[in-house]
Amino acid sequence: MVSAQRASGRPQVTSHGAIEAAAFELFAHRGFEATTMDDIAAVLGVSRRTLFRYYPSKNDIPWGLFDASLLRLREFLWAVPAEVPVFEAVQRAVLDFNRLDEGAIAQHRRRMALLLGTPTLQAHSVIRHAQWCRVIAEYVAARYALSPEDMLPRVVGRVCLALAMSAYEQWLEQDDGKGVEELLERSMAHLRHYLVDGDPVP
Amino acid sequence: MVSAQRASGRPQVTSHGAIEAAAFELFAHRGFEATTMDDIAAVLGVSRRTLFRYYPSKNDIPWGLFDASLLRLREFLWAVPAEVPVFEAVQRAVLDFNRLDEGAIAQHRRRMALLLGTPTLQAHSVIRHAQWCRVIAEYVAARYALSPEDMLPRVVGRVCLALAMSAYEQWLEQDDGKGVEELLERSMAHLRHYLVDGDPVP
DNA sequence: CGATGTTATGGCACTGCATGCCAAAATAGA
DNA sequence: TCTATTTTGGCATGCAGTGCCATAACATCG
Repeated sequence: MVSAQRASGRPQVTSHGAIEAAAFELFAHRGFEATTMDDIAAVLGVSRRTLFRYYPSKNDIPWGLFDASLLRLREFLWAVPAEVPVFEAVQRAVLDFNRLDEGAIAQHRRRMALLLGTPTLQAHSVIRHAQWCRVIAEYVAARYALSPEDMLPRVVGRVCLALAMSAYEQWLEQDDGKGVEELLERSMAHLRHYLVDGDPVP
Repeated sequence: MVSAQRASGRPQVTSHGAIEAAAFELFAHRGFEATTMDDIAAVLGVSRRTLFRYYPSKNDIPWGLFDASLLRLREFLWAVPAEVPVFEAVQRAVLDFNRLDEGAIAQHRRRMALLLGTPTLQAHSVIRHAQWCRVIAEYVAARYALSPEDMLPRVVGRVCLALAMSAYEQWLEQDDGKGVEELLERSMAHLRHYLVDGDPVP
């Protein structure tokens, strides 16, 4: 799909980037559900059929570069030195995964608001979340010499996801300048206090 | 929809129970995706249109009595005496929610296998899971004098869900007689050790 | 320059889920 | 029997997604 070197044959008439831009424009204007694939195709001057060759479904459009991010998460984890405790490694990786360039914040906020605020997209995100959890679980399993199908790695993956989702939720709802990273640490602190001290942290 | 006392008017030609039974039969035979609403309607001798009056979508059929279970969860939580620590209350409620009658185990296993093993249903379950989390979050919020929109209650709800899902996953994959409750406690133990001791429990 | 192979596109047909609308059927009660 | 009430069935429609195939637009080779 992404041709690094010039192949022969008919050149592509559009790109993932162009589609994403056009789609987000329409989503912001009419909402996700009310925007049809025909609408997006019309804006781009492309056939509906072609759109489905770039994105397997309408739900996949807002996710953009998620696959690449997953790869980065995996590489980050496996590059952590073995001296670092597992918990530390995972914590750092999750924070790194959600680190944002200053200029990318606004766009990322729009994207996440769409993903978290649209029922259809919430549902579809299960697949992506499962992939994300699996990356964590595989690393944890390796470090503890367990199988990725064992319970502990899966629990860790799912709990990390739970914390990350809670952090993003707060990030989208508040307007003060708290960053995702800070909120992530906050969510972890909440969980710790809940499990250990039995009393909430302020 | 569920008429307690005989109303006038045309009587209903089918029931949620009959639909569920027919649907599960077909799902088990051909799989969920390959079974169309037309198929189910044909088996019942009912029009497809009518099916959509009993269940808002095909995805909702496997969930059955979930709404009632949610009510039970809420009632259980709010009936816990205030002397019981929040953590204890939540733990007990989650365990109670997943307690099964001996005779219902086989059917529940089929149901959960379908829900957890079908991509479409996994996606759709986000809505139900969110409702479930919210019940927990509202209780935790009340006990701590917080808003259900605050971070701590939401984190607790989501983490409980993460543990419950992990327990069910294991429950479905293994064939020895471990019950869901035992697996739930196991998942919690894993999390505790991961967060506190830094080493996995055997 | 023209023939050839390669690749992406566009159009069409089709399945399936879901929804709105309305006439007709089946009941209870007057 | 007539009426009010409630459910049903059928029809039309919209939209996502998929398979199929002819065709357009390129690169390259002869």
